[in-house]
Amino acid sequence: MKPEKQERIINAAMKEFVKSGFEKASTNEIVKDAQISKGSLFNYFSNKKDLYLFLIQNALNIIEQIYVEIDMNERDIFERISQVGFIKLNIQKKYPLVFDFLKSLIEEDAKDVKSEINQLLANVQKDGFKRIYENIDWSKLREDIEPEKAMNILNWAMTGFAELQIAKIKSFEDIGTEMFNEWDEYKEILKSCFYKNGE
Amino acid sequence: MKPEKQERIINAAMKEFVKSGFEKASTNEIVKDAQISKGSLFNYFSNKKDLYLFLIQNALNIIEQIYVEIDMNERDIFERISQVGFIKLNIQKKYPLVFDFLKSLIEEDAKDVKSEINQLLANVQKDGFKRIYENIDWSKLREDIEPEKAMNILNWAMTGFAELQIAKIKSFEDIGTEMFNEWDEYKEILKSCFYKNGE
DNA sequence: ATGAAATTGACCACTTTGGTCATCTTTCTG
DNA sequence: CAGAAAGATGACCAAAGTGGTCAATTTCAT
Repeated sequence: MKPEKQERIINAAMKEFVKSGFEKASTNEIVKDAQISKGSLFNYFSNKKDLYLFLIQNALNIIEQIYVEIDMNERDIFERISQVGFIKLNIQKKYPLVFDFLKSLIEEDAKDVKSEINQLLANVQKDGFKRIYENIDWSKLREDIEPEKAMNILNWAMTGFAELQIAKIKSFEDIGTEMFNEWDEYKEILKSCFYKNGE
Repeated sequence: MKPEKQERIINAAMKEFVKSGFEKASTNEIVKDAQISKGSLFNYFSNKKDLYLFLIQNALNIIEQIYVEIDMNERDIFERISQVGFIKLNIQKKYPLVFDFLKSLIEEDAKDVKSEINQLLANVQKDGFKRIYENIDWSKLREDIEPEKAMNILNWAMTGFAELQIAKIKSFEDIGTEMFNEWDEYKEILKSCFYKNGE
């Protein structure tokens, strides 16, 4: 199968599953959106559940990729965060809905797939945070701030910023440099907040 | 109609509309969840669209309530934020899904209701932020930080914190005081970051 | 030109849909 | 207490949509 076609199917299917959940997701909608025929879809996947489980596995693989791409030698937390943001952005370009799809799994409770989801998600690290922030040099941090709280605030800021950007553009073609510049400004503010004076 | 029953219907309907969107939302599910009969529902509302539009109006009224409850004389931004958080929490106790419901309207694109949504949302203030932060005393802020950026960071932190709490408890009965204490700690950190030294 | 592989969409039995309405229950009035 | 008015019910309906099949067609390497 052409990878471009596979991508179309994956994105169309994720879109529908995110929108409607497993049970209400319509295979008719998926094939329409992916521009393939019903028969084709059921050639590749023996049934809806099969497709769903494939998507989960696929999404997990994609996420795993984040961790291998992180440069664990970069010990500065702000640089690390920027790195992760950049990696995520690239993923979103190809699969705009992976993160939403994974999030939707948690709330999914269709009995047909509930147990399989739990099984697949059981292996995934509980706190992705912890892995992303491995080997960070916390000594630069002001001593009156708990690292965990700082981490949370930074995460919330990054997530909030990213959401704002996504809402703003809605098309990933023109990410441009302004976005990175703006993030840099936030970075500077937060650095001046959390780092000891002068670092 | 008993207000308690109305509340049940509103919450059941919002739940279903949030979960499934306008078109796929099932009136059967709504009546089941609200514990009323199909006939009753269609006595109160002439059809699904009617119910949906009522819910929107209702949600907008609820949100509007936030603004009248804010004490605009409180000029300290951290106190203001805590106030808003508290008001929102109380709203969520009664209508756990209003905010999700309103958020879902933006993405809704069923042709049956699209134009009405836009019409109803047109009147709502573009940036709720701006209104919530009216009359804030920005002079306490460190001068090297743009107030707008500070506002954003604070908002992201508050939202992130709130989400974390909601995920943690999933039941509003036991909000307890620990939550407020924990938020206070974040508040102190952020204060020490954004306010001039010693304020 | 040929055979194999890939693709199609009409078709199926079945479920669910939004909405109705004759009937039953509760409440109110005198 | 009778009787009327108002409220609540759920079986019922035509229509639409469901996941999945498969005989027929198209595509393509040889």
